[in-house]
Amino acid sequence: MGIGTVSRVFNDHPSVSDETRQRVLRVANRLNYQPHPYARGLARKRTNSILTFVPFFTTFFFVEILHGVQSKLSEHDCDLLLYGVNHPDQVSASLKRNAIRGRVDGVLFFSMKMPDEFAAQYIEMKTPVVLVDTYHPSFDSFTVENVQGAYTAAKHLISLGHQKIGILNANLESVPARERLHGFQKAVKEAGLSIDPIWLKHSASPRLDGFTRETGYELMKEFIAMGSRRPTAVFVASDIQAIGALAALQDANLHCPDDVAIVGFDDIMLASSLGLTTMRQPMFEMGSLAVERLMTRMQDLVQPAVHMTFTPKLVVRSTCGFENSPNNPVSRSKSVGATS
Amino acid sequence: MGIGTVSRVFNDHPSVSDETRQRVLRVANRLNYQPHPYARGLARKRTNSILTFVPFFTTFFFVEILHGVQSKLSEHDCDLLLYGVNHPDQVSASLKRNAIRGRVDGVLFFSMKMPDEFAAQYIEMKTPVVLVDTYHPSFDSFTVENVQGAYTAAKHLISLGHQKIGILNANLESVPARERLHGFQKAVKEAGLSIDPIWLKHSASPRLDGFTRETGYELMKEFIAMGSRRPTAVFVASDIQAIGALAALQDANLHCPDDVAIVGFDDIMLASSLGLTTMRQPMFEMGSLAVERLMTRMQDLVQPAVHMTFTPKLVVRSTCGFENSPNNPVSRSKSVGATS
DNA sequence: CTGAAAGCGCTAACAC
DNA sequence: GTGTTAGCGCTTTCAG
Repeated sequence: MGIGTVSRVFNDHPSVSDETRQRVLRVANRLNYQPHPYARGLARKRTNSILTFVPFFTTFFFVEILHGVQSKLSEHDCDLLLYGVNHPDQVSASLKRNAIRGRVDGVLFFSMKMPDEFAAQYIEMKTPVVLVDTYHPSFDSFTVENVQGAYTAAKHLISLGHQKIGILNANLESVPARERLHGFQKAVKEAGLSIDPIWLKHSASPRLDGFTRETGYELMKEFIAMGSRRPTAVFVASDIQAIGALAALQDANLHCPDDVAIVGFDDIMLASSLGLTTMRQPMFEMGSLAVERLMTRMQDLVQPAVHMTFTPKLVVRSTCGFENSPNNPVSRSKSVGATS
Repeated sequence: MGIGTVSRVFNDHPSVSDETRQRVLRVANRLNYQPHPYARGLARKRTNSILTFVPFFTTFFFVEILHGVQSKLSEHDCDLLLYGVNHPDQVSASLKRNAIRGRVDGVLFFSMKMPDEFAAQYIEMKTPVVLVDTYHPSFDSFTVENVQGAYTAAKHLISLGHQKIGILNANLESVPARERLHGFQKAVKEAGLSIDPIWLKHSASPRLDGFTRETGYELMKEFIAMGSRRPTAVFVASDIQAIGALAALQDANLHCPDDVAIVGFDDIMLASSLGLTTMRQPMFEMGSLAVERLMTRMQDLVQPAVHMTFTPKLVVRSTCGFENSPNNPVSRSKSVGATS
């Protein structure tokens, strides 16, 4: 029995007699044989694995995404090579180390700016790339409408009757932070509300671009210290910061919906536990969709890039006060999680 | 110039003249050449990558672990193949699909029971395996002393003067759940406290072995419904459940430290945000250590397996009441997180 | 120090 | 249907 035949069996090649096939399979099983993926990859120039670059500096975000990726990937026979980037600055270094020619059939790239240099390289290598939460003209991408989301969030606050509205933002170096600021300002302007400049707060922290509980806590303390000039509602640029903000309020003996209303952004898992009203980003779905897109992209690389945009959805819970009655956050959560 | 020489350059082989080396490097750079990992792997029978099996059904746990793994791994030139298992029952299936001969140099296996069948297979393939949060006599392992942890937690409650102490547990099918129950009972018994059987609550939910916010919420509601027979303190088997429990208390207009004291288990990130007193499991560290161990294990496979055990550490925050003053959870968190 | 050649384990094209 | 053979892109002897 030739090696070629064995190979055919393991590749479901039609021209193998049923008898031979069974025999091969039986022996293979007894010997615990499995084709060597590397040899296979070398020979057929396809590796059945994809590389995923995820930002390890956005804990909650990447968890959901990874979940989505993994979930969809398990439907295809494909392995996942994970590269966690700990800091935005490391992107290039990571890319350099991992943009490994021939190692993977495709790459998923999340939440970080894809340097042109590498974009060019991937194109040249003909490796399909799908972007999530970031944009590059050359590749398929799934992004979130930050401006629109922030606009909706602010609008919600306004519709509840708030007149003195602030924003608690992350570091303005970050693109999403800037976009969210714009959306916020647009809504406020449209409503004809005057806005005290001191209500525009953002973090200066370089750490995680300011998307941390700590910045939320500290900036909210600053709001609190304003006394009567304090806004009655604040749009917080991320849930994780909102959690910090909530803690600050509590420490100051202020009550959330009543003294200061809060709307967050992201809808991380805890948001529902805490009853946080927020803008939902479909992270799990984006991860899952990205995989799907990558798979089809692997079939044809020629079609022009398609860019898909998601609009965050307002999830009303109990941190915005006024006409909202407090909810049971636990039962609420059921309608939200798509990850289970 | 021969292909062999190029190879030598890329492998830092000493016997290449400096001049040739420079020339190769220069050209390689211009051509954007990188050795093909698969071809390389095939030739040298080493792949420079490890497989990680993580339970995707323990969100917070695996995040920390992955973080630790990734962090340590980046110090070594090694790629990470990730396999997320969505349910304990899938372990065998996953293993079958991914216990891929020759694909990886080692495997990290987390929080799930390693079936003997696969253990044998790995041993035969001489693939080093390191276990975390689970045990098998044949492999190195890092585990957590659940019994001791629960014991400490209960002891803490007792030391605060509580006499009526309950346990809010996960599904007893789960090993950690059972161990934590034992530790709890041991402490209570030692203290000579009588324990009303109705204070021993556990989830029957198969989902995530009952380690969910929902079970915490529901079971705490049952405690609350006990009226005067209600315990004054309860040990909750996991932080995620504790979060649900906290919500239940809040919904019932009960105050946490005062009406019911709570101590959790895990010390997930949010624990500090919520001021939850809990038992810290060094998840990040275990991930990191596991990688280190695997690396040395790859050097010599003959040494007998070493089993390392961690004792969870009590982290006192504000959910246990009595002599504890409320803390600022945010600033508190700084002393706890090891993940940044 | 460098080139040539064997082989890593498989796939695919080609004969039979 | 099945055996044979030429690579896949690299590492690693072995000569020189």
